[in-house]
Amino acid sequence: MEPSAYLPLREPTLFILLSLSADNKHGYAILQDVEALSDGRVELSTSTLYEALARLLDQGLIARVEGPAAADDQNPGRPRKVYRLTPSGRRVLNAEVVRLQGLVATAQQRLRAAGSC
Amino acid sequence: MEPSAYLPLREPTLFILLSLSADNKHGYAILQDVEALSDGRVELSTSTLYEALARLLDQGLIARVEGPAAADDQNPGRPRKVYRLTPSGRRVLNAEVVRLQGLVATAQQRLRAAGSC
DNA sequence: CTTTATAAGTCGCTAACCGATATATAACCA
DNA sequence: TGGTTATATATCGGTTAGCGACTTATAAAG
Repeated sequence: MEPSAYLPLREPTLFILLSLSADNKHGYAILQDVEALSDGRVELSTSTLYEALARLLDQGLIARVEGPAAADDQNPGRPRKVYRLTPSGRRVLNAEVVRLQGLVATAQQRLRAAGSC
Repeated sequence: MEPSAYLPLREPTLFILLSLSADNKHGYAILQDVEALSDGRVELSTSTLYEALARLLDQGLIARVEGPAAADDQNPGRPRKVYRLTPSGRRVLNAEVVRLQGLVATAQQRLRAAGSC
């Protein structure tokens, strides 16, 4: 599995993986976490979210966590589906962060060069 | 003009603006510069390049530099079209780099949090 | 018993990218 | 002379990911 084949990630996808990197979550929780994580800047539409989850599952970057979400499944709404980041998913996420770091470094060099003459 | 309305930029678009931030260039020169700038990682297809240039022109983020490219227009190929970054384009580029910096910072925090427990 | 919050899913559209292909021009060289 | 290569711009068809709008389902609150 070559992480670079999955890059670059678009912003919503990056935030979804990043959200799952801390704890396993169900879709709606990801939605809220991403909004908080991005300081309110990124508000995923539910279509973006659920389509991305299906795609990431298909790619093996995330996986379903089976089982009836503890015993306390007395929450409103449809039954939750909990996801986790797979090792592949974590590698892709790390690779993307490394890519972004390089990008920022390159950009800053260029912008400095442009400003200094 | 609200720079954030143009964000996030996709990777090819970011590199095109970044390439023009240093010097004015024609399309083909951008193509080669982006490849060098990205250490060979990003090879724009000509369709991506010229469609992006048309779009960026339309958005006012770049502009044509008129005039027959100095007197020495004895280069092969069709006549060159030289572009420059507009002030708006530079603001958008700067905003994008700031966005990316924030993204990297957020991601590193999250990844540290995930690793430490 | 209607509204609100939670939760998942679907549809049609669009923007941006990409591979393939076309066209034009000058230089090189056999 | 005429074929190849490098330079240079342009267009077409297809794909992907995101997004707005909408739908369905469930429990609690009022």
